[in-house]
Amino acid sequence: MSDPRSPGARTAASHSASGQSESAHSGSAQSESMQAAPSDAAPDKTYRPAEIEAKHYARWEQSGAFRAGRNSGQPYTIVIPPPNVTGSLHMGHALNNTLQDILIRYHRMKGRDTLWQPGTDHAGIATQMVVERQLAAEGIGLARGETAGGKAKLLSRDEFVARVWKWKEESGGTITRQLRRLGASVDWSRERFTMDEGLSAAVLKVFVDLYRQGLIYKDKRLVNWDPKFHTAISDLEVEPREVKGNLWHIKYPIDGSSDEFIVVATTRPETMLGDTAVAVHPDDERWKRYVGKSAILPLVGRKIPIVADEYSDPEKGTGAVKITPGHDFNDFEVGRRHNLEALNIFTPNAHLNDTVPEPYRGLDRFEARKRIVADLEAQGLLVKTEPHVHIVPHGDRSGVPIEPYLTEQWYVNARKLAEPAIEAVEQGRTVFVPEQWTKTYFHWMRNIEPWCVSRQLWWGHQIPAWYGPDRKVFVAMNEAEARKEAREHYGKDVELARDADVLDTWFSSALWAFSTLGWPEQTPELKRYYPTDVLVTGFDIIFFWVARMMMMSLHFMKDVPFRTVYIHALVRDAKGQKMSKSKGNVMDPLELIDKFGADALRFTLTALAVPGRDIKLAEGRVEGYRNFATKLWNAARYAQMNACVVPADFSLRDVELTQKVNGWIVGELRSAALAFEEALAAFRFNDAAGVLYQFVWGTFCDWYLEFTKPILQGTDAAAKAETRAVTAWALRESLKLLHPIMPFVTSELWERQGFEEGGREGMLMLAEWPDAKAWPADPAAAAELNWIVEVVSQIRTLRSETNVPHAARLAASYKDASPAARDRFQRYADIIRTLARLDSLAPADTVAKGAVQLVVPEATLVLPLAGIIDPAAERARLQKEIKKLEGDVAGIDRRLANPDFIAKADPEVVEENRERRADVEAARSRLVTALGRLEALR
RNA sequence: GGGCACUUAGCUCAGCGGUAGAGCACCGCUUUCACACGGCGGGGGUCGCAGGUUCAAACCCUGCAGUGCCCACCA
Repeated sequence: MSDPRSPGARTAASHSASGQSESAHSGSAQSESMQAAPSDAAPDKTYRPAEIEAKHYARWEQSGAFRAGRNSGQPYTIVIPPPNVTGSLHMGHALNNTLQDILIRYHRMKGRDTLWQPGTDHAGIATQMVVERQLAAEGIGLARGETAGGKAKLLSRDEFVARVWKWKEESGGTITRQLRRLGASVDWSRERFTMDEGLSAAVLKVFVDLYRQGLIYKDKRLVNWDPKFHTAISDLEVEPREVKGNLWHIKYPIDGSSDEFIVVATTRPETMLGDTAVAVHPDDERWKRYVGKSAILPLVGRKIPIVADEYSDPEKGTGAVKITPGHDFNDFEVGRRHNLEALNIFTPNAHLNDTVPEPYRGLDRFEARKRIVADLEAQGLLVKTEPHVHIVPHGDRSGVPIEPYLTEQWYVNARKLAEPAIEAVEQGRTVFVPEQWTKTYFHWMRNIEPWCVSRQLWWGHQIPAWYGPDRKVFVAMNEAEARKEAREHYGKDVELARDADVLDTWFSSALWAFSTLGWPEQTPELKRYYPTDVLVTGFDIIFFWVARMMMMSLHFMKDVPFRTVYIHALVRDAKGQKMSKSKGNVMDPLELIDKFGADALRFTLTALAVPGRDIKLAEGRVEGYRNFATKLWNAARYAQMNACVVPADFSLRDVELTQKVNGWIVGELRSAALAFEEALAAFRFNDAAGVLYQFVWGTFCDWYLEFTKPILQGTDAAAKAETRAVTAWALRESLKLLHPIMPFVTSELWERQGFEEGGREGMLMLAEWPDAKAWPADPAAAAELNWIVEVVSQIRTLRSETNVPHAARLAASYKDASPAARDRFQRYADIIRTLARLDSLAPADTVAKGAVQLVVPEATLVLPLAGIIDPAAERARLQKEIKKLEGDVAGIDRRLANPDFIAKADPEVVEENRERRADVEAARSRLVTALGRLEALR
């Protein structure tokens, strides 16, 4: 459910749960003592999101930082997929809005003038359905058509609409409150609603213009009729469902013969009352002889023709098919070809009407089915009943089988509007990401059918059409205009009756990209922010919304509504099942926010947002990313406890970093920042999150902060000062990079670290995005530190594998070291000793008895483990290691021995293999030496 | 019936032509002064199956099997 109004979106969080959590939340934020604690005291070890999130959101919003037009930068615009005004936040919203917020926050920090346009949708059927249900519980019905029956009180149209508005005012704020909880930095000052005054005006103008251009017209044909809501629905609102039914074989007596029958097979015997023909295939030998004759319709006695039509499939059923043009789309076409009458045998709620024989009148279509089958059987006309599984179209909202129903409705000529919309994507003016959706879009657009836009409902935009006494239609912006036209037409004033129907909800959302910017007025905002940059939405509404926005926008704005459409996946449960209330597997984003914090939920959804693949969400993942927030929190504590600050005059350009560890972390952060930006540019949100996770935890915390410990505890004042500055700097820049994904914790730490008071930076959300390309990369530092990481890791592995007690501090030495390695051992002695828990580290030429030799790149380490380790275990370790390297060498040798490889492979690849072979062989040979030494000591 | 995805470690998934990766789970060790929501180390995979292309395939092509989704006229 990527969008609120998607067909399967009725799985939302409950109102009460979120309501409770919000009050609990604001309460705790007020009472927390932490807020009052002096900022220089060591903060709590654990990050507690609930205590700070509300505070930050209020601050952001009050500061005006969300507003568009704050600066004169290049505009960057996203329109929110408007959620149902009375809905509440579900996981699809959480994903959808997190991704949009990341893009917006990132571009805002990059200096773009960002507009994230918020708003809500009136959600016609869905909302009317909810309110009708509420009313029904009070014994109140609506004074329209057949719904009236049996209700104590009936509301007029005006009363009902007023009631919906009242409900909208009461519960319309839920979803916007919840978007705040998530951290969405939308421009609330521009919030719109699809039924507010401006947008309603846009809807009217679009309808009138399209009508005048001949692109909206009225037509009488079969529609998908929803007998529960008594309204037409569009093809898209029809949901095929597999149903176990029967195939009934029925004998229709041949007219003029006492013992001949034509046998038809049907899944819907009740519609036979509306049959006006039987069709057989022209080549079907079984029935050919009856073509041109008539059958007597059982139970009715009507004479109906037997016609030849290729629609009839000899393979299916009996090969003879009953034709009911009034209640079947195919039969309608057959009827048209053979000039058959389309009999309407149903009332709007699918009860049999007065065109059928007396005994069946008033029966519901399912009762009628039973009754008719029974009557046929009694008359000996039922040949057999076969169980039959088939697909039956259902209303996606009502859940009842839809009825093909002959009515007059308003249609949009979608085929015409689709032409420029197809062309725009063909030309790449709008691009789908992932690209695979382009195909889906084309397929649908190229086979598009007329869009039925009228709905027999009360909640929505009433169609601006008025009828004169002779049913002549006047389409106009308002009643006065319609009267004027009518007067001109009739030459006098006449009574006009307004069309009672409203428009499909998606009609107004199709205009969203420009109507929210003020269209049809030529506002400065429309000029500045249209077309929008990106639309972020779920694949389930490509047809409902994306395609229709393309059509309407291109028609009225002569330009695409958005340059990129990023299509994200569905959020499923941990087992990959669609979340649904009936399955009870719905995860409530608000509950997860309460439990782990909005940042943790946001990071989780981002890290799982692989393009083109559904998200399987398990609570454990959220917990894991909550832990990540805590890790960051503690890294900041470390910086604070070690008095790390960025000096006012600190600049990477002017300062020569004397400590390689500092040069290294700058280079690592540089790579991470660049990789992050690259990932985001390609909408690879998962990669963007992964890069930062790996940097912060795997590089900055696991290694860099550990490297700083010996320096900060040492005596070299200059080294200490530089390291403090770089630590604070790296933390500061990391907070900027993380902010789009985790706005709350980064903002809190930003303040706690005093980056805000630094004066130059101000609020983190408005801080300048780092220009990582300008930071120095230091390949020499990278090579050195990578070597240190390798050496330390190897010592740790050896200690662990040979069960050296954790507390044991070893006096290590090194031999066979290259000049570079010797230099590094000396310069990094402190760091290696601290991280590998060594007592000392010195050069040595000899190896003491029982010492273990550890082969590292460019050197051999000697560790005095006599008496600590088991020689047999050590031998096994060496042998295992040697065997692995031998395997590696053999593999590379095989490749290098292949003349084709040398001749055809990229020379760089060949060289890489040669180098690797040399390295592996050197290591292997030193291991063999070490093993020999061990054997010699036995 | 047509189309689109997916199938890689116990689980969830990255990788999409040049030494098989992550997170979680699991197993050791570890409660030393950023963090036990932690630290250190480890085990674990013939990358669905069968062919083909290539010096080289988890990655490209073909076929098959399984799973999911979308579209399609309810005999």
